[in-house]
Amino acid sequence: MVTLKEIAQLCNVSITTVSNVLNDKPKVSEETRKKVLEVVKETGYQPNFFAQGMRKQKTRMIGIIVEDLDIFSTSPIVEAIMAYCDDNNYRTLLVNMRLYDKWQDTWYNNEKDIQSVFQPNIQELLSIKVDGIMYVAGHCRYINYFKKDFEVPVIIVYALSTSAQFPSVIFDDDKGGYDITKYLLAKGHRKIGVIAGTPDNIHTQKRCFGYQRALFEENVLFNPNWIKHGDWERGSGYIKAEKLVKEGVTAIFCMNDLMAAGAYDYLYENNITVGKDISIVGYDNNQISEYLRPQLTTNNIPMKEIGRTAAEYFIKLIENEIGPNERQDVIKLTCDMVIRDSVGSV
Amino acid sequence: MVTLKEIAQLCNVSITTVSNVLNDKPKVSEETRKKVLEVVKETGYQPNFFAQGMRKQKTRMIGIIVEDLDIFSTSPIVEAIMAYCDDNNYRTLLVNMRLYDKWQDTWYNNEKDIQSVFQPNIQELLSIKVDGIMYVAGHCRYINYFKKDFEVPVIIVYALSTSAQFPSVIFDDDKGGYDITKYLLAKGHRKIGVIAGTPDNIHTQKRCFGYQRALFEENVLFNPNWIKHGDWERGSGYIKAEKLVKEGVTAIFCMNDLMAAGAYDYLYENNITVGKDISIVGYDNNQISEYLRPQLTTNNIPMKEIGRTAAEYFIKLIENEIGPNERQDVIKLTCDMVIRDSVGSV
DNA sequence: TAACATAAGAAAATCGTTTTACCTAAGATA
DNA sequence: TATCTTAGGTAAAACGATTTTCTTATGTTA
Repeated sequence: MVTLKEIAQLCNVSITTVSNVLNDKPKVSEETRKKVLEVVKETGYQPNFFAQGMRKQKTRMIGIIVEDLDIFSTSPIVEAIMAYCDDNNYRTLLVNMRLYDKWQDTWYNNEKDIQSVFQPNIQELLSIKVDGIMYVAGHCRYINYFKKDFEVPVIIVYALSTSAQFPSVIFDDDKGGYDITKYLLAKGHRKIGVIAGTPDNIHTQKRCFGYQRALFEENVLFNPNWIKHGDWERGSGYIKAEKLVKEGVTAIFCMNDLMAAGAYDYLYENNITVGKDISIVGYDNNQISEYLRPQLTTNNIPMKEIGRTAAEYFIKLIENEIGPNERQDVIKLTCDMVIRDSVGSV
Repeated sequence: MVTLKEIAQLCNVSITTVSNVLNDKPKVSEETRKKVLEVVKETGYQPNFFAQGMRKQKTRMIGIIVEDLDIFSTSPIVEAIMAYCDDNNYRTLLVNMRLYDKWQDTWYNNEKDIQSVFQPNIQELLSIKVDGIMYVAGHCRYINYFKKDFEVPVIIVYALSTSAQFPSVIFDDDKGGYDITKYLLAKGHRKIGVIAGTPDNIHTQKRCFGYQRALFEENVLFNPNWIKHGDWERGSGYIKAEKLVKEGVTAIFCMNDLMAAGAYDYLYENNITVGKDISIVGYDNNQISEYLRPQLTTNNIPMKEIGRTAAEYFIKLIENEIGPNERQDVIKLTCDMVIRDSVGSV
């Protein structure tokens, strides 16, 4: 690996001069500049990453912390962030906390355990002196553990920073629930059941709110018995679908595609045809939604866009290109419906 | 951030001594060692990453190069690699070459373009002085571009290094094709069609070989008309299934689950019941295989295990813990079948 | 002409580690 | 007693860049 020193020798100039050329400093004659650049190109010089990092404050590295890469939403977001950073000449350092404990098939719950996972991971990033940290939240539950005072900028992606301490990029759950319900109402449905997520979950709550808002707007009475809470997994979709069918609903709004698949399972077993006898809508636009039969009408969460938007805003933040009046604490993206074949008219 | 110097001052010893303590060097009295460690703990000292990197040859960083994270097989492998590295106190630096060009919806084909993507990405990793490079190949096509002389160890994951220049971790395609065919034969099928992958693909070829080997073993005549080549996508499964049905086969071995889903599409449209009128087997154990109806019998590629095995072997390699007779150029993992509901007996 | 300003560049300090070479006192050996 | 070891430690060099300070020749102004 060729160093500044060697280039300086080849050009008969000092190390300082070479450095000045490479950093576009003024005190160099045109002639010298040309010669140095030529030698630099010839030798294929690459600045030593560590030496540079030691001197400069900026490393052009962005740390990405994720709770678990196996969460459905995490990978596409991370990919989009990485792609944008790459295009803008930033390196990324991905730290996977793996909060999902495979051996116990459960998420970390114990407060102390969680802290013990958070601390070292964050410390590590800071010791590498990243220029900023992007926290991709999957589970809202953990976000509150992320509240240290950092000497670098921080952004929360996919979930709202409850303390409003950090800027966030999220999507509009309320509109999602509203759109789906309006759509079903427009198709003539009046008895619309919901297979919701876990009750304390913020997504669940906001989507429920959108659901009720739509009903209210159309003067359709809200029946609390038609909301059943699942656990986001396929199995709970099966169980809750059975209950809702017995309630006599004509359409079911499932708060993710996995539970919608569970609902399909129940309906198939009982010879109830989706899209004809009953209508189903999902949420997420998970890959599987295209493989269910009939293909599932759902609400697309624009993961890639969320990642890209977050990265774009964040890099501006790091580079101080955001004026005080452009500053946004929450950037909210909208989800649009993907109409497929699982909804019929009544 | 606290430095060695400050700790030295607090302890009334030299910087050297502190460094010696931290690096388990011998020339320190037990008393001094104790005092230093105490202060280190108190202050929460973390060695400066850059200063350390500059001095040591090893950075405890492993570079992972992937062709495209969007390839189905790539993410789980990368995750497993990262997890293992993490557990062994190595950091990973993921470089996504993004060879899949979204705007043109096509892969890079032009030789020059590919080179222009490979070069800078690899150069970057080397400038950070990673301790080694793991190349996670998705597309066998690109592997040949990866043949530079590196000053660090290299391993190829998921595909065979054709030049045999680097060690590889792969899985047994031949056995996969063989097992599936044997299974179908055991179920009484004699007319077994194949929806293969692209003809020049190494996976296609090896699986075909396994298929023929099984037929031969059971004295079943091989009919070349029953092998149709698809392009690994859903649509081609649809098209080829039609042809095979017209050939009168009773079972179809699809070389990935996506094409199997395409076959399902055709069969469903034509009221042919999968698992009864015709049997289908896939390959990959893609998530979607559990959501097709009936659930797809397929062959599981152990992505996580591939990643883990590769990382384990590679770290040993880096740390020179592999004796000359333990050295393996190819580590081949086996795939096992996942029996679900898409195969019936004749 | 003397004092000063400026352009172009060089020397040296610096970042925080690790490593090499050197030092000193105490005990061992010839 | 003179020399050699050794344990325990220190000072200084090195890694490769950036940054600050210093130098010199030339041109400008009073």
